[in-house]
Amino acid sequence: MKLTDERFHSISKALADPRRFDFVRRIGKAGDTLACEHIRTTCCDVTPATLSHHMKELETAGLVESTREGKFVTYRLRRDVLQAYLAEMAKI
Amino acid sequence: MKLTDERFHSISKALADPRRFDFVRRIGKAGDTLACEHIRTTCCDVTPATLSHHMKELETAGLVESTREGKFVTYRLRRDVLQAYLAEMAKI
DNA sequence: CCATCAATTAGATGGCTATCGAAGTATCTA
DNA sequence: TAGATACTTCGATAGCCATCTAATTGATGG
Repeated sequence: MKLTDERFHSISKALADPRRFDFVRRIGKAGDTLACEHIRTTCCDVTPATLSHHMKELETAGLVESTREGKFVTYRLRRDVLQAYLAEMAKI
Repeated sequence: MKLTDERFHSISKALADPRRFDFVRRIGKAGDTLACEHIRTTCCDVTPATLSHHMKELETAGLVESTREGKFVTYRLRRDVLQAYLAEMAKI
């Protein structure tokens, strides 16, 4: 899997925010999927608007994908994208 | 080698800037050390002030170390720090 | 329908930072 | 010692972005 420079950079930016990094890590630890509601209720002091903004950034970067089921949204980590990112970093 | 959360975050931020990432990659490709002057003269449109600013960020993050010899400064990539960073990332 | 809940979007704001020009410091050389 | 060169520091500015509140969309249940 090959990442464009633009995508690589958007991933770097996405992971450079501590809150977003925490979200990504949580989703990764969750095994398969993690509910947006779960993040919202267990994360310290984040408004729904801010959470939505961050998750959109992560999705635009391609690091996560979202699924809506009725009112609820769940996220899944794109491990293939993460691996491609790390592989590119390792070339340094 | 263990990175503190603060250091990990500063590395993330340092690598999230495309110009800094380019500098790090150049230094890495250079094998051992790379002269500041070389970067300054071969990099497209960067003032000495801006270059100095970025290299300071990279050095503060611990990604590079600098050595001064007379007028000249050379940089060396801290591969141990980079590896520790990648190892932490891979835990996601 | 109406109320409630989940999530998104819109709009505003404050803080951070990449960037530059100008001035400063240190070194080398003629 | 005077001028040139390499880099740093200072001060200012412009643009980006994390964050919030408020309003909106969409779904569920009474």
